[in-house]
Amino acid sequence: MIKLSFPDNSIREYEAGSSGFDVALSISKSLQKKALAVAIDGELRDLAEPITQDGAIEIITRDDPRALELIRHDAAHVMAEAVQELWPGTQVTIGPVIENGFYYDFKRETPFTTEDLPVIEKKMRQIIERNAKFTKEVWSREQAKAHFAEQGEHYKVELVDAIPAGEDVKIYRQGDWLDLCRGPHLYSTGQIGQAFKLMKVAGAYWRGDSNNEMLTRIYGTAWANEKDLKAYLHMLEEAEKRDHRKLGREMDLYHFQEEGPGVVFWHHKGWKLFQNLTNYMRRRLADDYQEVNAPQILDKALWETSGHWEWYRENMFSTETEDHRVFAIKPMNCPGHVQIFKHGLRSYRELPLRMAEFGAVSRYEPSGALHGLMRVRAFTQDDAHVFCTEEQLAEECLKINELILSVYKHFGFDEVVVKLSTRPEKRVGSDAVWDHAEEVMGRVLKQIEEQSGGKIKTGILEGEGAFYGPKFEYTLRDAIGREWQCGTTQVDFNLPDRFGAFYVDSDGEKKEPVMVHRAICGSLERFLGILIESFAGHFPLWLAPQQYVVAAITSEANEYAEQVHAKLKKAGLAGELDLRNEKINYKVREHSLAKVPVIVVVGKREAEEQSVNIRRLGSKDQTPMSLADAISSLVDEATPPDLREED
RNA sequence: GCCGCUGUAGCUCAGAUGGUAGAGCAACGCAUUCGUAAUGCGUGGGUCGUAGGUUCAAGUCCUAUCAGCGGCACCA
Repeated sequence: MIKLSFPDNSIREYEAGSSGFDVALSISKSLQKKALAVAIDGELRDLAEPITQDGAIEIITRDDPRALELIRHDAAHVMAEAVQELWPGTQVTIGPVIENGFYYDFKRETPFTTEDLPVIEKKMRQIIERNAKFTKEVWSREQAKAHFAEQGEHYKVELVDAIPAGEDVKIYRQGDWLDLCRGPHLYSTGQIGQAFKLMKVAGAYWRGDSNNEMLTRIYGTAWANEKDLKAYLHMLEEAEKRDHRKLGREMDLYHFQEEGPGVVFWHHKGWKLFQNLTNYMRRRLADDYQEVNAPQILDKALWETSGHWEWYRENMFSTETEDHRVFAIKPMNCPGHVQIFKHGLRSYRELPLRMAEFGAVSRYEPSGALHGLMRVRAFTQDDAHVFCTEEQLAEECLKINELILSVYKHFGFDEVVVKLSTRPEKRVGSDAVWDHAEEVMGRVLKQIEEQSGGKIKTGILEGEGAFYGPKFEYTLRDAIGREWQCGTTQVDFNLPDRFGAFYVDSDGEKKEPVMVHRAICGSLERFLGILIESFAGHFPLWLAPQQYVVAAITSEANEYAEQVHAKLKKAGLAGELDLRNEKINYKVREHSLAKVPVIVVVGKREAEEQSVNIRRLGSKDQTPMSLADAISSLVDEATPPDLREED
């Protein structure tokens, strides 16, 4: 007999080898019907699997969040069966669960197109209706390999080989179809339900390696019920509406064109937004940093010294002049900053020396990587390099962290992920130096997590560090749930040495400084893209490129509208005057669509009373107030967060 | 870079089976002075991404190329 404890803390005895199915039935017939799987000591298992030991058991039903994983996983299996039923000879590879759904990678001569999706979906619904049971078998490696080889499933053979020794080779059957799978699964295909949808087709490399063959991937989404599916699809639609590429056009912020793939034409309003951001950042740097500006184009020789010509060349734009000198357009600011550091003798008294630049860098990114403002070929980094001693390193990292989090907070980002990337295979510097650097960074990471009181999630990316040192990566989430790396702190024991940078220490000896590369927004272009999506274009007043429009109702109010506009401008607000011969309805509609935060409506009445009528973006309310009150409240609201007194 | 899809007026999109382009909005003109999401009438605007090719004839078919979109890989 075995003892199983239940979530309500009751303990029951069962015969050893009873299945989750039996246990569910022992409680009630209805529970057995609803049961999808069990969790033993928190680990999901098949309902049919014999339970041989004491443990804590939970019966997993549809409402359990963990059920989703099973539903999605099984939907992937059913999709694979459907595809093989429709197109025999298609090889199946892997089909994992991902956020919001699942995918399966296939090898097929002619890749799938979106027109295939409804066909596959229909077949999937048939398979689900057959309601075949999932049954597990354990095969020998030889048996599995022979079977898949005979079926022409060469990728599956490779997958069998990849299973670590000592682990069972598990096969799951559903009706006549079977797949190599770790499990667990639902009880039968019918339990998947019908709340799923195939979303898109895509190419994907076998095992995620671009040297390998390209497979064809089908993405799907699956949910516990129809309502959740609808909510998800609706969320996607909403996300699409706030896509920064769409809003950028609608709000007349910037554009791209064919001659300049990946390079931004900032329009007046977009540039104003850009400046609002850089002005803010400049204020945040004023106390601790010195701002510099290093050249855009430098001789190849300098990039050879820095190591970029060797490590980064395929990403660099370069040009040869008439007299055969090769110059490269800077992809990073660090070599330039080291030149400034090196110019003249540096004393230990100057350290830590924090050198900042809003550096425009150019990188030849792969064409397929370009994505609106998020991924471009020329962008501006809010970059800085801290030259310091090793003893100062930890404190500098913490100071940077504090600044980064404080900046993010001002933009409304409270949930930040910080990851430490450790030494990569290809690297410079001794292991002892890496040990030390990683030890320092690891300690800092812990402090970051503790200081945040759990708000900041941390993690480690093994082997993802830069070739010159470990780094922290700060990640934000965009409106569609995609994660974007913004800030970064990178420790560098390499570049000062390559350039022979040193300072004179208190004992009169030359010493090499440690260099910390850091960016807060990362790419200002990307950061603005994230802001556009995060605010859905409804910028807070202090950031908004256009803060107000004064709209006159009739030409009789034009003169007063001009006065109001002049006063608002004088108070430091940015806005426009709309005296066009149009109805107020038309003006309100147009300015609302353009996402102007404040519409100041003035007519005859307002002119007589020296008042205004304010309509805010996103609201239908009309708020009449005196002109003086309007100005003072708008000026107050337009004060950037770093200049507010309560901070 | 790789796989798939797309590319027609400033924007959104129509244009079976090849017969030399159309709508709505926007723009411009005229009228309208109208109190919070589209006033009416009129006018102009496109070498159909680019370059070749097939054809009596190509936006429509073929080839190449560029750009964009969705992924993969890469990455701030």
